[in-house]
Amino acid sequence: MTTERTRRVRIADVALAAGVSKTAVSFAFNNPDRLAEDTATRIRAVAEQLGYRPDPVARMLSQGRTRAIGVLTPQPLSVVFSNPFFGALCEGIGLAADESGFGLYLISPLHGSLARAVGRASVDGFVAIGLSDSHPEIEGVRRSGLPIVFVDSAAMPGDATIEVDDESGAQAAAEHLIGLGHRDFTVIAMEPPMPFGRADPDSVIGRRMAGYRTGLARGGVELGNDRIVIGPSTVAGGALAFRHAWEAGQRPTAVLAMSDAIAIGVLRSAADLGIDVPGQLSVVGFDDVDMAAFVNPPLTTVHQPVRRKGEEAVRLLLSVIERRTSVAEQRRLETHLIVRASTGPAPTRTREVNRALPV
Amino acid sequence: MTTERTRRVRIADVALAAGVSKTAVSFAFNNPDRLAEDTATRIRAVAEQLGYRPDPVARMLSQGRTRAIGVLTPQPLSVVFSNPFFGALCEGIGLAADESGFGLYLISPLHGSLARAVGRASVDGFVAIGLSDSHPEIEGVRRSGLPIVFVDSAAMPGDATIEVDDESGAQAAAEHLIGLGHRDFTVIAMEPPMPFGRADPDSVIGRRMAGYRTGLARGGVELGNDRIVIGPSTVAGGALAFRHAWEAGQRPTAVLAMSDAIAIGVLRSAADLGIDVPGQLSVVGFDDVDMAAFVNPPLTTVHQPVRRKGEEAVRLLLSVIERRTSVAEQRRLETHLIVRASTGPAPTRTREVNRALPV
DNA sequence: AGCGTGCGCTAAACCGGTTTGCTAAAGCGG
DNA sequence: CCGCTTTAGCAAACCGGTTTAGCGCACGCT
Repeated sequence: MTTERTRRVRIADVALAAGVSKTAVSFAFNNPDRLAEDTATRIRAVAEQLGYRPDPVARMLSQGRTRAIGVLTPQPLSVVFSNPFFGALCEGIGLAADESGFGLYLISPLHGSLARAVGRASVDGFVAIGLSDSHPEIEGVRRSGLPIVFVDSAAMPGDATIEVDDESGAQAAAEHLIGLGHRDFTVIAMEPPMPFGRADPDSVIGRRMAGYRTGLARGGVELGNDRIVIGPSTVAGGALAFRHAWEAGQRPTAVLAMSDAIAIGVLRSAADLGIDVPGQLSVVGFDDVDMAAFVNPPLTTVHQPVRRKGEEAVRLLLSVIERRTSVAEQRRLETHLIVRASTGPAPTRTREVNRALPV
Repeated sequence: MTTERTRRVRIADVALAAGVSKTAVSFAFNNPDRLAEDTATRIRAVAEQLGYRPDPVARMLSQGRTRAIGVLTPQPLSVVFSNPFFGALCEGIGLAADESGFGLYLISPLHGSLARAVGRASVDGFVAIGLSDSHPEIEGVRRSGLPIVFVDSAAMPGDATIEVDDESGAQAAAEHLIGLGHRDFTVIAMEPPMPFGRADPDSVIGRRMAGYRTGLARGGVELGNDRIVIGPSTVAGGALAFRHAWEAGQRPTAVLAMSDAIAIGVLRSAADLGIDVPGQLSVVGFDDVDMAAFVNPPLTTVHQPVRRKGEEAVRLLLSVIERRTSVAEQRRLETHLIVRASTGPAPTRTREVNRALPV
């Protein structure tokens, strides 16, 4: 082929070769009705033969839109992808984006700054994941002027948001354990994307914590601060967090993990430590990721419609982008507890005593 | 705020407000040395106050580069993300992209056409995942003229590629099972992205199949075509494929699954069918995804350095992009078998006989 | 023949930045 | 005080498309 080291073919080259104006070439592709049919055909043939590909950047600039949406993650991609929850969310986001012909641009903090990364991104709007109102860079992100839909953020009146009923899901989890007789708990929370003092009570973490608390209160249990440990929402993070708690002397009969990734990590550590689940320890996760059903033992967890969350976020965003009107719709999807095999009755003191006596 | 419904601030607005030329404003940000220091400072102050954000698209156009790389997936995002392998790969890709300040653009077939999606993408280069040379659109993709690094593709001499030693990994898996006494196998392959006649012998699928075959040959086993079933590389796909094979009357003592996702699906179906793993059935996966260690039972699988694969692909691509020289480097990373608990000795006829006799 | 209409196409403006070449003023050495 | 070199900043070209306004021409009608 001769086109190896040659300069990119521009629209002007095609116009010249076909003996028409740039306008005509543009019309041949985007507005054929404004040209005689055979002219359009001829132009397209010439273009094809020259290997002409319209430059997408130039097209974006003159059209004023990019046909792409940005997915904002408050953490580096390497950490965000290690949480299976994110993969599932992307399934939904990808589905909706694909079907409407929009591309997906992943945006994570550029050398620590989300706002800077946002500034660099050529997109028509953003889906922000877990970006709370108290995030230090939220203002910089907003300043882009582009429409944003917030997923799993703290309540942001005036903005479009998609969330789930974290609180009642968490409450159901806690009540389930209370009902099984547990009274001794450890909660493993995911660390907020940016360490920012106390956790926002209205963030996902805050809401789940509130749900746990009211659920536990049903059994008269109050959660001490020492019983809340924090770690990254990954399998490794959960494993580490539980091991630390255990080594620090905590001996809960039940663990409330704020994500399935963490819960699976707990299962792992428990196995390593020789702790029987659910015999000695019950574990409840959150998310109901695909894998939750396949781990050992199958994980009791709070289901949330992750894919649908992604889908609806994109659809909502597209409606804002296309209607040019800022819809501040707030959608909240349901959650419910799924009981599998990682939870069981609390080990009773009676049984321990019985075992100790037989002598 | 008053900036609500106002038009976007352009560089000319800043220039006007600061009483300088557009050039000066541009220099103030990108080339401050060419301006007196206080002038630059003043311009930046004015820009800040006006809330000026340079339009990334315009900047791309004039600079001729986008600082973004495209990730080409031959299947829709919704399916590609349901394979945990892809998430892990993206971890590596994201890591390398983040650290060099490049953005990530996900590109999946747009309404069925990858080439069209590629044409729409404003990026400086592509990392193509599993895009084989026999893919019908490969020519259209190449025509973009942008540098491409192929990951897990059929051997493409003249192109930059990253792959792993699929064949010897697969062979090790097969030999492991042979060593355990198995003689009755079912192979579950992942379906190629595009149905394209016979599988390319030099694709990932072809290479793994070859590895299986030589490994099995060590035990004198030859694989019948009826013992190869094909399905999507997802948990659900693997579950379905195994169930179908079982219902069709196959009674293997061991399953060779071409991905962990598939293998996990097999575990799932086996559990549903009341088949004991590894007592009655051994299962080996491929990839060694994070989850492989946590499923029930922990999965014996072929490890491949997925994250590193993503990282190296990006680094290789960036070197091509920046050096402007088309490096046709081909890298092959190692694989090795990791034995966990999903494989065990083949159920012996002897034992069955023994059990049947005691009467 | 004269006039209005619509078809087919084009020149030029535009999108919003960056970059090149140049000029005027200031600084400097002799 | 002159000529040479910097320095600071500007006007205009450029990136590669799309879109607007309008021109010339053929055709149909009266």
